[in-house]
Amino acid sequence: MGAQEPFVSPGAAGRTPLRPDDGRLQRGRRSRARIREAARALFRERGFDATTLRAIAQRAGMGASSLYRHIRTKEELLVDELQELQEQAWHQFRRRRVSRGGPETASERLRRFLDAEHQLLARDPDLTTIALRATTHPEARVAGQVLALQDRTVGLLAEIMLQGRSRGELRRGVDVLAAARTIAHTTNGARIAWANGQLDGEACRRAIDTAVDVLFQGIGAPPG
Amino acid sequence: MGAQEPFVSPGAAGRTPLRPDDGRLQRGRRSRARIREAARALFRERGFDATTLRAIAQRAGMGASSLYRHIRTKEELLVDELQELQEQAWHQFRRRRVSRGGPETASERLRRFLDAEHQLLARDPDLTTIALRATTHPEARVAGQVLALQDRTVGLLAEIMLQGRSRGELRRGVDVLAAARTIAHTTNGARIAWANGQLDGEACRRAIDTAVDVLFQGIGAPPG
DNA sequence: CCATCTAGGGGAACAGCCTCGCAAATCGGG
DNA sequence: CCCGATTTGCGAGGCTGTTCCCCTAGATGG
Repeated sequence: MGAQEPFVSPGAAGRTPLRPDDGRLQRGRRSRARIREAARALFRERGFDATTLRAIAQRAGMGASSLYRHIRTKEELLVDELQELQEQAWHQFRRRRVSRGGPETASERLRRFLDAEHQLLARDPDLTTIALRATTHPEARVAGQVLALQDRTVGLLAEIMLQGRSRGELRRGVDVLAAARTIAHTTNGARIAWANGQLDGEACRRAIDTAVDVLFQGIGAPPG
Repeated sequence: MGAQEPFVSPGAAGRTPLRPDDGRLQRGRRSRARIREAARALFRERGFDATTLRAIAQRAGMGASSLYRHIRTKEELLVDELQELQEQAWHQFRRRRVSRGGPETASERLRRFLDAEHQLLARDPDLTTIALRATTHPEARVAGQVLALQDRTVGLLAEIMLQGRSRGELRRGVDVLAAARTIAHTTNGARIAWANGQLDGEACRRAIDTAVDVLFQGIGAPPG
């Protein structure tokens, strides 16, 4: 994991920079910041699809083609934001550890994380929408980035469940990874329905909740 | 349901045709057939994204802009194909009713349907990929078409489970709709992973299988 | 202070999907 | 067999994300 170019200057989108970015290349860094800022604002104002690269470039004070010194793809701009939000969700989740009373059950922790995630992602449908769209362009570079993000979410969910399993809250021998994936996929699905206006924000949250419920209880009749 | 313009001539992409297509407009029908055929062949040869509208038009023997008398969107062409395949899967599933021995359990029927679906969809990643991509364009008309298709799948899954529930194979009071949605979303997710090369076809099938297993058994420890 | 090197900016242009307005083909009815 | 209406086809063109290649500013090393 984590082998995703830590700080090796995103500039010159294609070639490997000969020198590492040791802090002397300030102009580029400022440009990158302006681009991100402009993109973020415009996405929020008009939405992703209605925002043209030329508009972003203009607000960032440069020509459209110059953007490509700093980004690889339009989608990358939004995925970066998504990534930040995800980290925020994780951070927020880990910080609020034992808020009150006794230790949480795995199911409670799961819910708490999913709620945090929902709250952040429900700000803008584009965040889900465009990310998923990226995964439908398998040859594109962003696809990998988004999938890595999802994998990380799956990992966290699995971790939560593993803890629960070792405490005997979960059925023995349960395939936690499969369960984690199921949860992740279901949240994606619910959010797509939400983005398409089939669900409002609250209904989406509830759908996710219900899905976790169903998954915990199982749908099969008890063996007895 | 079913209010999706049954046969009202898809022509003139914008306006409602004054007369229904009563079988007298043969030229258009032939053109439509040629377009579909050309598109299908080219998608199979080069893949969806590598197939240009101009190429389709050329093979269909017309100019690119003329396509738009018959289709609304490039994606629509592929979604049409997907729709046919889905109907095929449903048909095939219903036909092979009681193949052998005693009555199938709900879980067996579920698996049988999912296998049939997988076999058809595993022919071409584009079928899943592009359909899902369409749902990330909420303002586009195809999005609705794809979502309707998914809803129908969910309906079928729910129906299967309802039967099982009334026979006591399922836990009482289970939310079959939520369970059906979970299954549908999970299959989508697995196929995306497959399309991105994270899973091969067989692993994808197994992932779906496992997910159904986990959902049936539940991950929570039995109350006892 | 100079030669050099490169990150970063810019304009032009490309291919993609799709829209527009107009001309031709085709239709049903008289 | 001809007329008015409707469908179908076409070329031009718009807007998009993205690439290409050239040019400059400013840092680097001597």
